[in-house]
Amino acid sequence: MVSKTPDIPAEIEIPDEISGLRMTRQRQEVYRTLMQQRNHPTANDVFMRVKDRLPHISLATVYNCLEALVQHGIIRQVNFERESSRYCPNLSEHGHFHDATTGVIHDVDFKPGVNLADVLNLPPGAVIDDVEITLRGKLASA
Amino acid sequence: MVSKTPDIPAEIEIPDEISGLRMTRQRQEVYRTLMQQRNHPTANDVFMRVKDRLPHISLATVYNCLEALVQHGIIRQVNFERESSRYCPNLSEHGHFHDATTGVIHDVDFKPGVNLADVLNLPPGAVIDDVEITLRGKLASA
DNA sequence: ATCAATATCAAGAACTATTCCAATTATAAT
DNA sequence: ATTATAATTGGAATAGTTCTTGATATTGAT
Repeated sequence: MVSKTPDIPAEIEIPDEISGLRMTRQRQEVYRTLMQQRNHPTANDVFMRVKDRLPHISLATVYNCLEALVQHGIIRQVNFERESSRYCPNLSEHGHFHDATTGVIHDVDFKPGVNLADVLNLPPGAVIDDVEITLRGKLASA
Repeated sequence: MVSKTPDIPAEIEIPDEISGLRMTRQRQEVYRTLMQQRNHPTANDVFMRVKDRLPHISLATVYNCLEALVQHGIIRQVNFERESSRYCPNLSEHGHFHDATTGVIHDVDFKPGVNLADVLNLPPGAVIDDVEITLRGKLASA
């Protein structure tokens, strides 16, 4: 069985379990939202969207679900300055470009074969577990 | 005149004005603290340190001073995840390496001649105003 | 030097994003 | 079916930061 709710058409099929995390109805819907609306929503954005399908869900549950998904490496949490955290299902190592004029956040991939140590003077012996690259700027409309 | 308080020995001399910002006594002490203790303190860290010299200063004023200094490009505000903001007087374009074991934050400089566009697939027409690079990991004690 | 205009400071209240808590409900294991 | 475990809920609590207001200091013009 893939979905527990065949009555509601599920545009994206989500299995009962992902990397050891039980996919409850709430987690499914949170995850589905992220997969469908890939514009880096905040927890509150997700909350409002998920309510269409689960009117009784609470914001605390959305936070719980997002945390569980992040913890299990299913989604990523992205922070800009001290703004609300945003969430994205793009698991590939990537950075973010924040367009100051539109507010839109674009995923930015690394060029193939790039090594951080080639670019940065890392402290000797540094073992990098996680990289976070955020760019802020404008998109020349030319 | 460089300092208004010759009675208090000032290890670091701070001018009356920096890039158009009037350097009041409070701003001087906040700035001096950052120059002396370069371990990326939080607003509260700065508050506690500055109190030695200005016992009547308030946390709100420290926030105001930090904001004014950031706004005028005299110091930088650095954010890790959703933790308290940290502040540093290192104005050169640099990233941060967060040592997970000690909690120490190291400045990380770019290797000379590195261009972001060589490393990242930027959206076409992107003009970058600000870059933020945060690394998390461990320092191999070898 | 005096005065008005402006900027800064202080203290606490207010705000926002997030987390915690206790009670309920759902799921899984026996 | 019963019990144990985990998830959900709603509201209260928290932390960091910002806002507000009145007081204080500084500047520039006279």
